[in-house]
Amino acid sequence: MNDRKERIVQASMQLFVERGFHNTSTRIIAEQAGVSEGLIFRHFRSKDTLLDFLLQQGADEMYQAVAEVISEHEPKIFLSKLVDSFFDIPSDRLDYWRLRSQIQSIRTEQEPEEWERYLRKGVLRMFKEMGYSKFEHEAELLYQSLSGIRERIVRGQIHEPEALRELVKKKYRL
Amino acid sequence: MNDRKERIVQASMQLFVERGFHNTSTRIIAEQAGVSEGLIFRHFRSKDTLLDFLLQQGADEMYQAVAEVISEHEPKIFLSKLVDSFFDIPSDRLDYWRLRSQIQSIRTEQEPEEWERYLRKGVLRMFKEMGYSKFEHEAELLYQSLSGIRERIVRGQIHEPEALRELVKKKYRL
DNA sequence: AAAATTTGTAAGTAATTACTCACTTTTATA
DNA sequence: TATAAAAGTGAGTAATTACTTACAAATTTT
Repeated sequence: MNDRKERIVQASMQLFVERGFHNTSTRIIAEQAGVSEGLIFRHFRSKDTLLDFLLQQGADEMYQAVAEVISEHEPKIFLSKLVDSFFDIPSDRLDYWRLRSQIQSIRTEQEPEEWERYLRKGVLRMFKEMGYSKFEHEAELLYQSLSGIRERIVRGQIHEPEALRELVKKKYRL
Repeated sequence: MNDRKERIVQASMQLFVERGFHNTSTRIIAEQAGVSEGLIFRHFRSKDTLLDFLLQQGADEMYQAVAEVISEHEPKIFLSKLVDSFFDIPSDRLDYWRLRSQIQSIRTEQEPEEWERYLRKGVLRMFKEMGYSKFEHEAELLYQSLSGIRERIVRGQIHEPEALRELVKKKYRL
């Protein structure tokens, strides 16, 4: 990606997360990125388009990460990798989760992305293979708990994530 | 509370939740409430003050609700009530949680409110009383999982909350 | 019922907003 | 190297922003 376009992307991501999307003006983005305000609109048709780009970029990375987990077919190992994937958040993906959380708290309507449906299907299959009676609900509970916990981790609301991770793994004998 | 002030409070709550705080102008709040824009600033010094009022109002209600749970001293019953309190969200408190979630996804620094510290202490005590070895982590895991799940419930991201509630209770033999 | 206080309005304000446009500079292509 | 395309700028724009102010109506207090 173009050098200046990349700077716009990085600056806007940081500012959207820190101050909120609607509280971040294109003027301040340009300032932070060290480019002219007009350039933002050369690269992205609108501020909304820029937001969509950031979200899409993160979703693409998640698709990759999910593929990694999904490739595992042994249920216990799959679930262990799954749990880890919720607790080990690459630092360069932190902002994506923060942005996503922020956007979802307003645009509540939107349906799950492809990587998410993909991952959930995998979890479901593993619980079924492991012979859980209510495997659908078990899968749902684990997935939703982990998702919720991840949101709280990226917000810095959980002080000892490691202890939680170990406990979760222990509960499922992973 | 004054009739017109109450209308401002209701209108702003609805709009902040639907469109986001920073994307809601005082003009549109006044319109929705059917009052003049100036009146908002007679009752609340600023838009931020209005937001704080909404959050404080919800926190006050939560303090009441938590007192109800805390009053129970039998661990199993306490925890059962606790779980229920996360799943049974009074419809008039839904918007509070939505607003809180939205604000927390931006202002990540803020420390937990009194009712929250209060409730967490209670959960901790119960796990200790029940003789869990790692009671601190057990308490943390349950509390954080439930908090995360509640956030997802109010956003409409969980389709069968009842099934999850039952499963959680079953896992802790409640 | 007079005075004082509170509640309400309408029309402002200066600042900020997302975005455009005419133009120059840089890069890629023929 | 000439030409076309892409990247970049800075000064606009009209619309919107949170908030103020001068004044009127309603309510409370004396």
